[in-house]
Amino acid sequence: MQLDRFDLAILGILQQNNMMSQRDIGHAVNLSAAAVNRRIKALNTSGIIQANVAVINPASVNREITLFVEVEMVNERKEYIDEAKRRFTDLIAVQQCYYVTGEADFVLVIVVSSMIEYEQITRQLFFDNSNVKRFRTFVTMDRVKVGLSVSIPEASQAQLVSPPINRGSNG
Amino acid sequence: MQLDRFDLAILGILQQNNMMSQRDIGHAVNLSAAAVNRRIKALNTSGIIQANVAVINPASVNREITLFVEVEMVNERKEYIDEAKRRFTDLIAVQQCYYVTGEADFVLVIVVSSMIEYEQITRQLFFDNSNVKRFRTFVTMDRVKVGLSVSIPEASQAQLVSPPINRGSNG
DNA sequence: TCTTTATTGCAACAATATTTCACAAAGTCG
DNA sequence: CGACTTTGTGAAATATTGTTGCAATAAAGA
Repeated sequence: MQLDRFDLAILGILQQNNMMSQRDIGHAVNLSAAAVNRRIKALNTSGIIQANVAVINPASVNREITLFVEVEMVNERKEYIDEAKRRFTDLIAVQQCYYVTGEADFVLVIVVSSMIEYEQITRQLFFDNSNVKRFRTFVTMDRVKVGLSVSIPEASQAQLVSPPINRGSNG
Repeated sequence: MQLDRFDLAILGILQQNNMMSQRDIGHAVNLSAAAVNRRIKALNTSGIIQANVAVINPASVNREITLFVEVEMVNERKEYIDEAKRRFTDLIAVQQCYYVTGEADFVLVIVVSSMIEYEQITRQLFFDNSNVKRFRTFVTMDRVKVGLSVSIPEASQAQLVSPPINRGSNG
């Protein structure tokens, strides 16, 4: 699916607030609400929009501790890596998991309610896994910027001056 | 604001899919749509729900490269740290920024379209900043698990068997 | 027991999303 | 060059969803 500047502008809005009415979005990007509706539907079904979610304040559900963990594996053969991916992914406290190059093999973002809970997780994920060579933990003091937004190409300077072409009216 | 098991169940649904109709949510948690509506509104206004967003597939907008960067600072006095926070946050390519303890001071998640773009960012953020002592980059090969979901206490085992109490009707 | 407060479900209502339709632009084929 | 097809549009009609008022229920305190 090819995205034009209107799609990009719509994506830019939705990734900040997907509860804005389609009419308001249309007004913001110079399109009719119907056009916005069709485009959003296409963006959803094509998988360009992967999910629509509420972002919850972790503190409000007693998940105040965010940790970063770099994990280095012993054996980097595919089956071992896949096994590790599965293990990490399955744990609900693992909010994000990335397989990376460099001095570590995995980077994890873990969200827990207490260091006791984290200690149990380290045992389960790392100490009881003979393929984990080493791990390094960073404890977050400030979640300075958190989100999943990506920069939208040209979305900032897009003018969106003219509705694409016709005016489809007979009056 | 005190959250009961219904609020938690609703949060658990919304952080996976905030486009589900309030009727369906009500059906899932054993409440009326009106009750769900009131609770969601309260969750939004109280800030427990921090945002409602669409998650965009980065590849679809040509942002295929995700990087982790650990940054170590020279001077850790508050004003310098705050200045760094501002710098990092302001850059749109910096998707996430955490101030951490441990062998680094900051952990960044950066999303870009090319390594050339990243090279420019390193210059801007690190080389041209005399307070940056060192930084280490990890290039992501696989975004194994990505999201902002937090585990909701007891949401998994909550039964939600009985609608709270009344049936508020006069027949 | 009686009162107060909070919360519910239902039903009417308002707002929003979705579909339908006639038309315009651009491309394709003869 | 002209007829035809495809794609996409705006406006209007329809369907769905969110929102609010109200009486009733339950819990807590006097």
